[in-house]
Amino acid sequence: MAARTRQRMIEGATRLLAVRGLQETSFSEVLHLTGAPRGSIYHHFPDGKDQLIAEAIDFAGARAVELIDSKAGSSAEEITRHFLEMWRQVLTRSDFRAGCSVLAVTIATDSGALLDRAATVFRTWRSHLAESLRAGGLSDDDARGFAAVLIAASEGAVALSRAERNLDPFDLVAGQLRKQVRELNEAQEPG
Amino acid sequence: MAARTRQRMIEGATRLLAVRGLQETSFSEVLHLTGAPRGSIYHHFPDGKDQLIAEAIDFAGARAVELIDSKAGSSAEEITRHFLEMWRQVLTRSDFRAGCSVLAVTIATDSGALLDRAATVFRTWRSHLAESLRAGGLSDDDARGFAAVLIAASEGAVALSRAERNLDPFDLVAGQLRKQVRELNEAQEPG
DNA sequence: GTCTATACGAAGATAGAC
DNA sequence: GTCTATCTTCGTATAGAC
Repeated sequence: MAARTRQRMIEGATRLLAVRGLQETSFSEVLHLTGAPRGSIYHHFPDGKDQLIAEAIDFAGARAVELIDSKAGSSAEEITRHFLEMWRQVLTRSDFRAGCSVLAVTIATDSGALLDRAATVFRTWRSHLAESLRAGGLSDDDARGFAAVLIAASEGAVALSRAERNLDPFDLVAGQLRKQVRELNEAQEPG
Repeated sequence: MAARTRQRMIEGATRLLAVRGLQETSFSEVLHLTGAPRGSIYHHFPDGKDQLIAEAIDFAGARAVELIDSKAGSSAEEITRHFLEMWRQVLTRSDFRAGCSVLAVTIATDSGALLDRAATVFRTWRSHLAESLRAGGLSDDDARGFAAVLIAASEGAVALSRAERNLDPFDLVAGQLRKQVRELNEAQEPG
């Protein structure tokens, strides 16, 4: 079960990043969480921790892209609602312990390679979201701008709710964002 | 220079949190950055690292509150512009290496006490900002909602620009936020 | 592919001299 | 208030057997 162990370690690292941050995402914790054998570490990830983290970033990035793309073809309001619901579930399912794995790396790493990886993920989210929003009724500029605001504000709102350990800040921000996309859409297609 | 050493350590920890995250804000790094003597650690912070971090959170929180309050009496647009400029300077002055100290702790800690401390800071920012925005022309609801969006989106936008190591994401988000507060204000005081 | 054993450094923390 | 010395734990990483 070579490939399986490897993939389980990546998913475990992704989860640990979201909940405990970069430094606490140690090999020991990943092994403990996944039950993977200790000998697997440098067999599957010969470049060590940075390689595991890089793959965790890519995995988290790709998973979110799938969720974004799954709503391609819907209205801008529906795309926004769905994106926010994804983050809301990250909070509620973890009892406010989890956040964004990619953000966790961005804030705690010194490695330019990992920063580049994180930047690629964020840029991919922005472009996929913007394209869907455009197809969902927004102008090019509004779609590009609102995609960036939606991602930035979601990341921040998740962090605020993690700190407070309740949904108040997140729901307040989410409500504002949904109102905003509605207004952008109405401005675009009056009547 | 007792009090001075203590304060220098707190400010050094605040800076390290912003640049390198919670785990890399070690005593060794704080001493190296501030030149404080090793014997000062448990003299000034008998409860150890958590105490130093807690004071760093409070310090970062209070410093930002001062900046927010310094614009009390201005228009909502001006308050927004100023708040965003504060974060923009965090990025440019650090060559995209620094972010928000309070966010860094929120994402990486297991300690409920530190989370509470961070939550208090975020709530304080929200309430001061909301009050200023209300005085600056927004309705109660708009002020409360936009304050939350402004903080959440700023935190997220700073992180996006740290990852990309350029101002594009931050400036895109900032432009949207400034447009939004302008619209809220016009809706409030038509004509 | 997986195992044990181990090297090496750095972390937080404590004790006791000065 | 500050010093050195030290304890303990944990991190990443490597070597070599199975």
